[in-house]
Amino acid sequence: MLKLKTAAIEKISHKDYFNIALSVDCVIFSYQEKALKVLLIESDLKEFEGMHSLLGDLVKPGEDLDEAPYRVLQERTGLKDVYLEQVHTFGNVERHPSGRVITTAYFSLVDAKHSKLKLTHNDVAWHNVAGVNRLAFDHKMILDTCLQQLREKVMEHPIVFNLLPEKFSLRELQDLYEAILGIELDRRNFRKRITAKDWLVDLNEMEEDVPHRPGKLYKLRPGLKKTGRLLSGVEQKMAV
Amino acid sequence: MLKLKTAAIEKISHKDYFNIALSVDCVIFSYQEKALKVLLIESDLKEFEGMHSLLGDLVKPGEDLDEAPYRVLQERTGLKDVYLEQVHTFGNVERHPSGRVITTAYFSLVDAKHSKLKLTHNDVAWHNVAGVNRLAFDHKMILDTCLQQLREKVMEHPIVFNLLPEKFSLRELQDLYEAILGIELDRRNFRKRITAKDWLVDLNEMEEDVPHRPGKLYKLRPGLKKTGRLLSGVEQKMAV
DNA sequence: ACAAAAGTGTTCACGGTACACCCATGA
DNA sequence: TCATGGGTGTACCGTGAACACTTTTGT
Repeated sequence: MLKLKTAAIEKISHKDYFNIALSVDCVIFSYQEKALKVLLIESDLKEFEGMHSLLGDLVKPGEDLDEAPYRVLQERTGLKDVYLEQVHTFGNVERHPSGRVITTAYFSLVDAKHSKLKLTHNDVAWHNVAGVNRLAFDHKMILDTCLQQLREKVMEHPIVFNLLPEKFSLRELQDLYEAILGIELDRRNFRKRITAKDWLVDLNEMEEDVPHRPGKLYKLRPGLKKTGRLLSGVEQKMAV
Repeated sequence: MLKLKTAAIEKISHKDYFNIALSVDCVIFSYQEKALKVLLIESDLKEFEGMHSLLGDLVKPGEDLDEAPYRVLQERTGLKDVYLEQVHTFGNVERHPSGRVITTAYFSLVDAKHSKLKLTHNDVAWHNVAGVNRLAFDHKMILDTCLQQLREKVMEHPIVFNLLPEKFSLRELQDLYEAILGIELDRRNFRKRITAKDWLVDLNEMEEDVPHRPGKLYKLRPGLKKTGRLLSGVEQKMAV
């Protein structure tokens, strides 16, 4: 027969066993000036002076892992109810010069222009994703991983609407897809694919103040917006 | 101008800030008796007496996160160079009764019959995945998440061959796919799809000792076997 | 001869791609 | 009237799904 430990006993034996810090890093995407942007902060570590890094923080003792990126988002941008998705956990021993820090990466999609986004520090700024070459820590790899995941997901799941205002034209939507995927799309085929998905509602309104023929405006069909608390694990994959 | 901290200073200020334990849990799949199996151990926690759990361990201070599941596999099964894939990190505050433990889940594919697998404890055993109802901790959710990821990946990437002996017939391969996906497949369509992928090499050998017409034997085309160290992040997604 | 599984081709529906013209608006 | 982008349809191709009969071997 096995000797069973109680959780309390195990807790004692584990205490001080090791001390690994756990953080979350957020790849916060937005869409501005026809380009995909990512929110970066100037690194405050001497080792990475002059470089930028993702927004992140240590996970607090009483905080669910999946809550931490919401807190980071709220603290840094003032935004609640953003779209967030866990991507990967990076845990090489030498990834952080301060010591052993393992980080779980999330990406987030926000509408930087039309939500009441408030950047809390002036060393936080938007950067073109395509122009980011080097980041502090392993953050370039994290960015690449998140971008890749975004690209894989974007045609099958209605998530990019988190990057747009409530009303948008098909042209704006197509420009956004092209910015994310980094390729050009055929307009007719794009419209067929999108309308076939039944994601959109025709608002019977037109663009205004455009220097050409105005396009029709659409919004995301109610009930498709995925925001608020993260689903974990299999639920996340099951959803739509 | 910003005041820059050195990493050494940051290390001090973070020390004792919190104490979260980090573990890995392995969903070790195998294929036996025409069924997908998972390796489970009897829980040694009183809270989960009589229940099973996944094989896992705490990540060691000097150990890369992605190394930990290899160590667990080796310690528990004697196997090296197994196929491993990081899936998701689970970090709800209350998921572990011993305290704050965040766990990164991996799945692994092993050939239980034909490799020199040595189970190190007799309370470790194979279970039919389809028959697993309840596990200790949140391990059922972890199992479900990993199974889902396996199912999504299996048609696009040549990974299931890690579950088979080197030589196999198309019928065995199809049975394996059916066990993983939980559905029946049309034989002609299956063969067309598989052969179209150029994953297989015809060995010009036949099955032996079968009580019916023997089928041809195949092996995985050299160079496609993905094993050994994990690629991280974007590299993992880029590969094939 | 029979049982059991191996092996093989065609048809159809669907989704993706390539491609060109007319229309509405503002300047 | 011109420039700019809005809006639309058709033909082709490749992939996946449905579907049945003949062949080979062991008993």
